[in-house]
Amino acid sequence: MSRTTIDEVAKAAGVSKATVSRVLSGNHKHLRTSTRLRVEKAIQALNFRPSSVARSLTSKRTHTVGVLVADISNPFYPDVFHGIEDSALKEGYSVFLCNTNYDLARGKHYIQSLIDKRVDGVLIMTSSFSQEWLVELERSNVPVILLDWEVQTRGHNVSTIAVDFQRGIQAAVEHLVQWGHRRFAHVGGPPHLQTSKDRRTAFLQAVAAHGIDPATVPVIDGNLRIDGGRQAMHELLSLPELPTALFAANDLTALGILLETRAHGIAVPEQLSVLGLDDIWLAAQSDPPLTTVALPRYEIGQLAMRLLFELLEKPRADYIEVVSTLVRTTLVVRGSTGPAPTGEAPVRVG
Amino acid sequence: MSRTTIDEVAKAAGVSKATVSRVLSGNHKHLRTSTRLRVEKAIQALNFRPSSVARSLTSKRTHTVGVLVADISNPFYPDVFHGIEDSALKEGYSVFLCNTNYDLARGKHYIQSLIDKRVDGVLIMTSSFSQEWLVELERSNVPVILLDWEVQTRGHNVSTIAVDFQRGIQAAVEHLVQWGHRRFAHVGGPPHLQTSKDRRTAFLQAVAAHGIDPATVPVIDGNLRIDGGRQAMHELLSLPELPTALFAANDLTALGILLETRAHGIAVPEQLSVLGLDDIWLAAQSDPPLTTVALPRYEIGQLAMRLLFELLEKPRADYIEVVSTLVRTTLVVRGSTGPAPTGEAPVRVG
DNA sequence: GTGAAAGCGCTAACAT
DNA sequence: ATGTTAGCGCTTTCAC
Repeated sequence: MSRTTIDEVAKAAGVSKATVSRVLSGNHKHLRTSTRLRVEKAIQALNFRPSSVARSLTSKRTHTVGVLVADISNPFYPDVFHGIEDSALKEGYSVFLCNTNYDLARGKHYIQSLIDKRVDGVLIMTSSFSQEWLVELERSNVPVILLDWEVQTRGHNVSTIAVDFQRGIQAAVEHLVQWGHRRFAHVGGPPHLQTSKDRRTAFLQAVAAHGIDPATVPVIDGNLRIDGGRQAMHELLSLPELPTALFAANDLTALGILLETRAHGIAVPEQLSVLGLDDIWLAAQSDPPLTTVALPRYEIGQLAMRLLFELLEKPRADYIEVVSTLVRTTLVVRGSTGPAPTGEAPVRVG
Repeated sequence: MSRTTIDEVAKAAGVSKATVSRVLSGNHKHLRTSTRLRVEKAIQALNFRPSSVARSLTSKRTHTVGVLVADISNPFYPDVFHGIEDSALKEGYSVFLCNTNYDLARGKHYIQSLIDKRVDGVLIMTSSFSQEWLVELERSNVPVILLDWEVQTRGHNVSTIAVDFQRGIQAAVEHLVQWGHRRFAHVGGPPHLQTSKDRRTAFLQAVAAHGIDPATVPVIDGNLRIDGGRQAMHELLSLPELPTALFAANDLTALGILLETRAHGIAVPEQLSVLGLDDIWLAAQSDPPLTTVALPRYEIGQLAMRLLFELLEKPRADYIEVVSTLVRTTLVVRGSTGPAPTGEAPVRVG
């Protein structure tokens, strides 16, 4: 039982398949209404749906894109994906989701597979990737949008979305300084990730702008997960002097910190202000709710897809078109930040 | 600059495209090694990759499946997706991810699109769906695996994966009873969802098995989200008598309950035992860590994909093959459950 | 062992 | 306003 084809419809409607094709593609200009209706009725009757596969073979468009993410379980990505998907849906596109699981070889494999499938474009949103991927895509002439927080990008002519961490982090530091904080610390992500460096640098610069020597600011490495935050807070406790405000590289880290402060009887924000970054949904649900630098994830996804469409619209030239955008971050004030404790460093209980 | 085709390879290797096709599909049986090598070299040299689109047109297989989920932001789905993806990858399949956002029309649209794209199969994992979807898929002869916790299934001949909530929930209740609990309550999901009913029924039956009249067990409706849990706990507090153990329909609800107990100074598990269901990663990270009935999400995904492949292997007949499986749930004991408080009902503070 | 030719289900000139 | 004819890039008989 094979699917009904355009030929059968043509036969049923007593026209040629060219005519059927015309009504399919809405080429109503030169079509007698009566025949159009007749064809449409036949289509209905036979429950005919044109094969995208056959269409793609001639049109050279699959209306399909591939999205590579590091790990969809990471709360960052689902929101990005929603943005991508909603933009894609509007243009009638479908999206292949590919988890690299932080595995470059797996990513390479997916890239190949996507190229073979003749996707119209690829979105790379993995936190790290290999140049090889870009090379493959480039020589297959597949447009790419890259979520740019890796240093490798430079030197390659790919379209990118970059995140302006500075803006939001500056606002956050200002907020803390206004509360009287002068002793800060930072819990970063894995130090080899560019995004970790970006966030740390933005923070230290912002702090420096308020006359605080960045060299005096303790920086502890986390892993962008809750347990990393706990661990970091633990280490922080052995410092001779506790800071009054803590900036974590992401919300999960901040949440871990929160958990650990509670275990040690440190009151947030009375004794310690804690600041996250991301604004995942969980941030609003913690106790206390987390003050954080919001990263517009949905918008990032949406934008990435839009940029891709921009690329797709332009007549595919032999040279690579490049488009780029910067995405803003903003401060969301909740309950985990407050006035700096007066007098002594926070008391340690427990 | 169009992609290189099988013809060019044939020309370069000085053979016919039939021969190239043979080496592509590993038809080495009747091929002289020397020619095979020659062709392979040409393939390398031209960086030739056969078009999946063209292949699909003849082979009638796209090596592609569609997965419909309600909302990939729901922590339940990413794990399922990983399972699906890993199984799919092993067989060289790619997967379209489609969020219905709990919108039946959107789901319908995706189904149509997937059919048009000639996917080899569809996995439906939305918490609710419409019969229409199944009808469309059936008449297009597209195999479906359904994550079955909706009543609509019955009467339709679809392959399903069902979840055996009973087993895990029974174990959980037993665990609580052994700790002396006799006064239970349940915070369910939206009452119209079959899965909500299943969980509630399983719980009440398990409780009844220990000689407790289910009619005396308070049941409050939640929404499977944290805020629903908070709200439910709030309502619970106005009851004349507080239970000593609470079973929530899922972990997020339980986490919300935990948050609210803290706000009201109720100690968990000393005054109240709280039990969740799902075992999302967050469950291990809460304070206290959540005791929960684990739902093997990764395995569900893996299994779903495997079942689909089973269907795909069978010669596509005119009648619909049906395969089905039951997935087990298990109890994971952590810190949110403990001995029932002795004497009076828990004291309310704050 | 390898080639020629037909066909998969469409679209897009080019005719009429 | 509609039909005819080539492809699109492969796979697959069927010959030789």
